[in-house]
This record gives sequence, C-alpha cells and structure tokens, in this order.
Amino acid sequence: MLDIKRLRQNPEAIAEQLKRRSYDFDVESFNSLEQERKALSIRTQELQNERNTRSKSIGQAKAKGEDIQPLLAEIADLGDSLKTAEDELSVLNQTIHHLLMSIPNLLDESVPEGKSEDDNVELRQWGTIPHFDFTIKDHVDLGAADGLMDFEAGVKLTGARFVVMRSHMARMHRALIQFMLNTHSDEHGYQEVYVPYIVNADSLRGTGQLPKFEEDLFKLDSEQEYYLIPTAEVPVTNLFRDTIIKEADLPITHVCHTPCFRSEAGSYGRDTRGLIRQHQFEKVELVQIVKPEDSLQKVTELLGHAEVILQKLELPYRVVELCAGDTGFSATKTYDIEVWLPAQNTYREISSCSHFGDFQARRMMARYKNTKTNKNELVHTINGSGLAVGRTLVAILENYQQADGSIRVPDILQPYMGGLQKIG
RNA sequence: GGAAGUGUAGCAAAGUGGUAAUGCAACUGAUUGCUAAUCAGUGAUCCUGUAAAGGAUUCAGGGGUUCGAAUCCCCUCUCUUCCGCCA
Repeated sequence: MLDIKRLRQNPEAIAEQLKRRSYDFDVESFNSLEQERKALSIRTQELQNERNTRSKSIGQAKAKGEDIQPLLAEIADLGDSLKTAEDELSVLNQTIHHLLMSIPNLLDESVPEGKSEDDNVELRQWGTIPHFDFTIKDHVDLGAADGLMDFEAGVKLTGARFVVMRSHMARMHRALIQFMLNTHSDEHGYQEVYVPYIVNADSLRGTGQLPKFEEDLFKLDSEQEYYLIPTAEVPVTNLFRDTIIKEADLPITHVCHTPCFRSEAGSYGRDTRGLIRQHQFEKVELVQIVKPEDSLQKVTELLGHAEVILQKLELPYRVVELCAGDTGFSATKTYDIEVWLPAQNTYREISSCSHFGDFQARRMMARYKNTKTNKNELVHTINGSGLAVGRTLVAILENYQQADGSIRVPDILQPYMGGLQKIG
C-alpha cells in the first residue's frame, strides 16, 4: 500500500511513476473522492462532537437532579443525521481503501525500463554451461525410468500439474530441502520457522496477494475465509502483522520450508510438460524484516545467500534485474536467479529476490520503535526463494545426466542421501 | 462436538450505563548527585492546521438498544478448564 499522504500531496508525480509499470492511475477521480471524503469527514466529526458534548451535559443535568426532557428534545434529530453521515463516510472510506489496496508499489529508481521479461537486464553469469557428447534428455524422460518421477500417477490422483516421485528421486527432493535449510540456518544465520500452510484473508492482504490476485489462489470451501499459501512469504512475513518490533531485534531473518499452492490461472498451455509449473511445489524461502536504511544492502545479501545454494550444487546460473514491466505488484525492485536447463537450452527462473520497501509493512502495520525519533515507524520487508525445490531438482537431473540415462548425485548432496553417488 | 469461563494500551490490572483509574517498562524534560533516585509529561490510529493547538475514533471483531455503551442484547473469533473424539 502506498502512503496516502504522499498520494494526496502529489498525485500527478505518483501517477507518472506508476506509468513505468503500465498502471493507469486516475488522478482526477482520486482527487474528487478525496475532496468528498474530507468534507464528509469534517461534517461527521462535527456531528459527533455535538453529540458527545450534549450527552455529557445531559449526564451532568441528570446528576444534579434537573429535568432532562428539554435537552432530549433539542437533539431529537441529531441521531439520524449523524447516522447518515457516518454511513456515507464509511462507504466512501471503503472505496478509497479498496482503490489504495489495488495500486502497485512504486519502483525503485534503479529498475530498468521495459515491458516484459525480454527487457530484463542480465547482471552476471556463474558457472560453466555443460557440453554433452551424447543426445541429452529432458528431466521428464530422465525421471520416467522405474517411475521415479510419475506424472500419470499425479493425473490419476488429482489432475494435471501434479506429480508423484518415488525412491531415490523422492529422496533427492527431500535431501535438497534439508541441504537448503541447513545452509541458510547454519551458514547464513537465518532462524528456521515452521508455519501454517493455510492462512486467512488478512494475511494475504498483508503481503499483497489480495484483493487483486485471488484467482491465483486455492480457496478452501470452509466456513472461515481460508486459502492455501502460494508461498511461505505470506505466513512468515505476516508473523509481524500488527506488531511493534524492538529496534535491537532488527534485522530479523527467517528461513522456512513449505509447500506452495498456485492455481496457475491464465497460464494454460505454458510449461505443461514436466515439473516446471505445478499446482503444488516445495520451496525454501528467505524472509528479512529490516530497518529502512538497510534494505537495499540486505536484499543484495539475501540474493547472495540464494546464489550460494546453486554454487554449492555446481549448477550454472545467471542473475537478472527485472525491468519495470516484469516487476511484481508489491515489489519495488526484484532480482531473479535463473538456472541453466540444458534440455530447454536456456536459463529458467529458480529464485526471485524482492525488496518491498514499506509497501507490505504499511498493509500489515508492521513497525519498529525508532530509538532516535522515539516513534513507531514502518519496517522494510525483503524475501526471496532459496530455492524453488522442484526446479532445482529439474536442474540437477538435466545438468548431471550421464550417457546411460543415470544421474550423478552432486557431491554436496551425497551425505544427505546416505552416500549415494548416482540415481536412475 | 458439548459445557463453563475469558479477552481493556508494550506488560500487568481496575472499571456493571455518564464518556478509559493505577502499577511496571520505555521515551522526553527538570532537580539532586554516584552504578542511580525523585518530580513532571508521553497509549494507538486518523482528521483540520505552516505551527501552536484542537477534534474524532479506539476496551477481541461485527451488528443492535440508548441522549450517552468497556459496561446491556445478538452473532463471530481467541484463549483457558472440564467432558467426548482423535494422529
């Protein structure tokens, strides 16, 4: 959520900035809504003040034993006009709030111009792209042996975009999760958390998935308004909703493994083959709650923590800076890590590390007590995948494949797999 | 699932229809001096205002009764205890 005070002061400048991400902010209708709200708010407060004052005097008169009937008669119609004003104001406030909740974050100045992912800017590459002296297979064919990775079983149990894994494949999938969690908590100092996989609507509003992106979520048919989480970002960041954090406790760094559930509405026909785009996938997420002045540095550090995983797995990747048009709704700046997939002959996203400024914090009322100003101020929130587990598994299968169709187990993972050196 | 309780500011805790006591913590200021004490001020959100200041809202959430609601009524939620069920 943007700062409504800044929006009031200079709506044209904000509209101009929002144009970078092709968001059309209607300054005129916002101004007229604001004008109406201001007038109505003043009128309502005047009426409330009158009611309070008069009620008080009735109380005093009664205490003295005076007759209160004439006083009651004087304010006979105050109640109705107050109620009308309050109701109108409440509707108007809701309209403005809803508008505000649907405006995306302002982009950081450093974000490059651009419309789509084609305009993203490559910052660096790491590792050597492997060359094979045999015809390579993609991860679906590699996983098909002995039903290690079984998409038909996923269809039978549920439907499209679900998978069943068996034996060493399931084990490597689990090993990746353990390896990532251990690395981030032991070497990067993140505190591990375990959280619910089902959240309420308030949490989703807090991180920005609601109200705009409900169609991307799986909603439960329960009495309460419950949703399956699309990422651990939602429960972990919302730990700090409606909270005033002690300054000494910042920065807070959490690592969390969860399954993620996404409806993938609007992605029909994209990545239909294989593990790349599933309705259910595992992810290890890094979340940081930081002081505003630290956030730019911290997001770079977090990006580095995610990169370490690929380096230890010896998987080639590149880091790109998302352009204005490709940066997500809540983010002010995003770096993607893309891993090399030989069968697709391209880099594919495996982590997205974003800086949200105070956008999520304002929605969540996540604040800290600034000991210099002695005021409660909004924190900044940062998160990134460290990493998407399914896609990491795909990258290992394709990059570590052997001529006989087996997969060499990366050195760093072998201790997590009972010393196993190859699968398939 | 059944029954009975419960929810008040960072924490603790009064308040049963007249408009949120008090204690601790924290912060600010003053005074006295020795590892601090005493006194005063300061809850949160929002609005008007350059400011000084003023006002509104806020007692788990939502609705209702009333001139006036933390207090009375209805619905929902949280936590606690007991019973039932259960990995």
